[in-house]
Amino acid sequence: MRFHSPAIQYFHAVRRTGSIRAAARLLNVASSAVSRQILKLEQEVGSPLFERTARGLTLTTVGEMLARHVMNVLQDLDRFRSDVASLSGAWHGAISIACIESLTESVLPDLIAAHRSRARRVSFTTMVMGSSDVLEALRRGEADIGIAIALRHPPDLRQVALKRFRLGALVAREHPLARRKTVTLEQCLAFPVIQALPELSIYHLLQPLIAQLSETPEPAIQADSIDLMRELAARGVGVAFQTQLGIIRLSRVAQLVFLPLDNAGSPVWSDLGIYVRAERTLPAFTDSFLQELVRELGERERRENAAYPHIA
Amino acid sequence: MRFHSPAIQYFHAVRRTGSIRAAARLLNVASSAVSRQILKLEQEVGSPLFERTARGLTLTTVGEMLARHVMNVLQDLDRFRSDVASLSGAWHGAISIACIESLTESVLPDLIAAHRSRARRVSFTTMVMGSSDVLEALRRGEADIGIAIALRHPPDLRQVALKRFRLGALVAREHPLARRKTVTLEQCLAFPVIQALPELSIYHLLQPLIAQLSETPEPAIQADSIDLMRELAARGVGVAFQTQLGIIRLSRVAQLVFLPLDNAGSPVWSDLGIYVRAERTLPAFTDSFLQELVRELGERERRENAAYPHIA
DNA sequence: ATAGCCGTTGCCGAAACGGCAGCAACATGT
DNA sequence: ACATGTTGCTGCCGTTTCGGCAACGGCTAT
Repeated sequence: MRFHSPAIQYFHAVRRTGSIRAAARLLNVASSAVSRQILKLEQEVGSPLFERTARGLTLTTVGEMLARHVMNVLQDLDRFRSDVASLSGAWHGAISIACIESLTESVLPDLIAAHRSRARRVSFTTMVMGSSDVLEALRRGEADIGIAIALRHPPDLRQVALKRFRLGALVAREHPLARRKTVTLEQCLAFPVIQALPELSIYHLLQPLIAQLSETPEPAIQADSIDLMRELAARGVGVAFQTQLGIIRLSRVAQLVFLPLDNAGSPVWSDLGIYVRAERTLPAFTDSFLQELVRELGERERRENAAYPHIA
Repeated sequence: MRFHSPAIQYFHAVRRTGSIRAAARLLNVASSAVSRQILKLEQEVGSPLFERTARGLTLTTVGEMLARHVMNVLQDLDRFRSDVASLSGAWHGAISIACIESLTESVLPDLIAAHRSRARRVSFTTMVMGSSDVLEALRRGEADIGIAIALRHPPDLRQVALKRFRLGALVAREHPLARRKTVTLEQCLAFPVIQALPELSIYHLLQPLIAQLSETPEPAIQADSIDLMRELAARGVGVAFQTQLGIIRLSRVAQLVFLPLDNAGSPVWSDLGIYVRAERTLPAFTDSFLQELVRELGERERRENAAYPHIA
């Protein structure tokens, strides 16, 4: 099925690789063919699409506009293909998910496993990264579905759902704070804390609260891995701060206790957003999984927030 | 700018004209060229796209899927073109509007005139039709913006806004009812009425109410034109029923009085929806007009509903 | 300076495209 | 029943476009 002129596909490959020769290798054609198609495109648009630097090509403003159009075309072509395929009973495809680390512990593996058991012909690709990178991966078309801390999202992304989870402290069973129901930030800072580095969005959630305090804490440990922080907390090294997501299940297995943060009588929320490219219609099998994701995350939001009493 | 393979454009022309030779005439090419491209497409998709009848071609299920994709591609290409053009300062384009007759009296001419005075390079095409035809014109890509009585809209259309206006009776100044503030349906039926034919959506709004009455009225006149009904009412022929839209201005000029309908103590609403193809990003100049349309209609909703007291 | 990678450009064979004329199938009008 | 017009389809052939090969100039890093 090669409906569209080679120029479209070549342009897309060049944009992704940032190089004509690399794109040619990717496409299994001669680099001259790619070069000519790009030149022809630029002539038809009437404006250069790339800036030729010494090392590779960079999109111009017009080039980015065309990139948007080309991505819309190719993604919609994918959808059309899957629509036709599903008509003859073949329900298969590939779903690519970009998400932050908090999801990898329980939400995503549970969901993917459940979905795979029903639809075995749907394959998954998951990419773990920071929140802003998640949005960027979506814009570049490298992921179909993105899950990230809800930042102010650009207009070319659509926020499918917004779920809020408690931010809390994670301590070992033997920790002096472990018997409390909730904790304030001040109470935590009396003990050694495992602080998140700015690469993690938890840092940006807690920083404004910490800034309000009179004294700045001396962090015992700074880390950039949710998983590592969790393991450190389990070993009693200090107090870690995390989203409540999936902690309940973990608390039973590991020696961990989750304590919702109490910020002047109200909880501290960590908003999780589910994102999708706005200018795109998802294939049926992708949309199906997306619905399950939204449902599951909503279910966890309800359940996990009910598990702890309101602070106020 | 002919990025896309001729097959796409030829297919689009054939779909619109329903004939290969007609499409060929439209495209200024030989019919054999068109026929071959369609055959090639069908071979690549692996399934026939059209059903060949004695007189022309009709889309198959797969054909309709491809038609959707092709429309997405071509409409997005338009958007890209206008984006590039606006980059070099040229803010121009064409907007096609499908709407029901109620809008032609004041809303649409006012808005178009105002918009043209600001952006002279934007041209308009308006098509007046029934509500369900408005939605159909949007789906077929024959209109950019649709305004219709808010029916249950198909998922491939997006309801940008929903505004409600009073349904009421329209009578001449000398009519016995003219001095009332509101009227019930029964009160109207004591006089000759100008009834809407099923082609008009007013029919479908009033029919369930009329059906509840004990006696069925004998219509003096049945018509399928809003304008004609209005003119008849002005001449004292009978009572017409219309949406309140734009009547206020008209009442001053013509010899007309608008009386909101009172249905067991509550108003009778006529919901007006503004629609757009869901799988489409509008060009900037189209979106700009759309925003003005939504704003203006919201303004009228507020103003005209405030002009008459609540019945309840 | 040398080597390596970059994008571009002639040259040429191959593939795709479009126009012309003619075909059979069907609908319409006399 | 017959003639006529229209439909989509198909060989044939000239034109256009595309892609592969090799070479060129520009640039960077060693």
